[in-house]
Amino acid sequence: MRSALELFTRQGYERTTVDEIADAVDVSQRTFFRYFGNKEEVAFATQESAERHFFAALCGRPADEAPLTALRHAVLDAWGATGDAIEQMVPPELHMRMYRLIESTPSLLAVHLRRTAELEERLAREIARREGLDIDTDPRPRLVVAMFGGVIRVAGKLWVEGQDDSTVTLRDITAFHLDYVGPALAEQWDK
Amino acid sequence: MRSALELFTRQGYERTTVDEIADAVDVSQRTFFRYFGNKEEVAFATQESAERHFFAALCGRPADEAPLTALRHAVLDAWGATGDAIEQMVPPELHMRMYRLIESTPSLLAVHLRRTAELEERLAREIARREGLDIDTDPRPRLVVAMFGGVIRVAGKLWVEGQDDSTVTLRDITAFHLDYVGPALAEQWDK
DNA sequence: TGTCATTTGTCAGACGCTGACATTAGCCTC
DNA sequence: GAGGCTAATGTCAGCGTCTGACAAATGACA
Repeated sequence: MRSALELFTRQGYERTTVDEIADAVDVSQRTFFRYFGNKEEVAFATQESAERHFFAALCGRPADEAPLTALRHAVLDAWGATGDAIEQMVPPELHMRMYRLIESTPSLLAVHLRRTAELEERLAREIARREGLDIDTDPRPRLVVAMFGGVIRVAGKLWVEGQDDSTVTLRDITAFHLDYVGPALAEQWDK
Repeated sequence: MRSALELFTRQGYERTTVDEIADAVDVSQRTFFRYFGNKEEVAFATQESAERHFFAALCGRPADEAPLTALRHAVLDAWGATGDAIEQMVPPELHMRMYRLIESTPSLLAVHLRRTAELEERLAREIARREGLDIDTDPRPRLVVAMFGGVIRVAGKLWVEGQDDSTVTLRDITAFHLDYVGPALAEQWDK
């Protein structure tokens, strides 16, 4: 995994073949495909970890917190503590470089957005559970998550476009944008 | 294109090979790839048309309309008049079946979401232009579009999950969800 | 009719990915 | 330590997407 991410970030995703990755760690191509379902999967290994952290953080928030507040805390928590699970696999700086690469590689961006959509579905179900709502009849859980997700995406995109690639900056940009729309979203929730 | 969509909707996207599509219209596989950059492209030909319509509709809205109002009119307009450009290429019913297939095929969904993100970027720039804002310093154009896009996605998803596959139903679901969050979003805009 | 540009076909090959089968490695038991 | 079991790995063949290079065909026009 570390070898793959290093190759990806050094020479680009498309220009890195599975054979190269496999050769770098002296295994056959077939073995690579036994551990990763496809080439994309290895590219999202650290994202996967961060997302799990995010979801777990949401589930750990106190039950009396409003949905948006809980989401906000969870995402800032997950991105602040990027190190936790990821550091053991790859250097955090590699994780960040990979995030940039994902945002700037069309095929990876597509997969990233789909993964995000799946995560949002799980988030919406968790919000519904917290609030005791039926997700099939009440649109609010999905709506609040969808809009929240939109804000996160905008923040991430701005970060990628910018120069400063520290984790802290990403956190700050995210917090700023959430503050911007938070009140309106919270209001709409109570309607 | 029509042959491709018919094959896709009949036997699934993955289970349809490019050779099959090419054979169906008696051309070589190489010729197919000269007209479509890849297999996905042909699957999104009608979506492309609908999106262009949507964007054009937004550009045609009166300048004094609030951003969200303009977006709302544009999307309902584009989805109501699906026939316009599409009917000349494929039957509208095929377009709708294809939309369902996209939402339910992971690889296509991924591309769909990326295309949507690209469209949203253009929408945000148009909103910024209308309002005389600088998109690089004012986050509001991107935020309002991102949240608007989230609502559209939720509506589309619910439609796909449901049984009624008429265009009208999709329009109604979309309108309903927009009404739900519209006021709050409008309020946040003026803040 | 000959010339030229555009379109199409053919061929070979890279790359991602999979199934089938052989080989090896590690480990437990006797 | 020999035998045998299981899990991991390698090898091989093949499908499908996609690309570059070159040849053949097509059509328009002088």
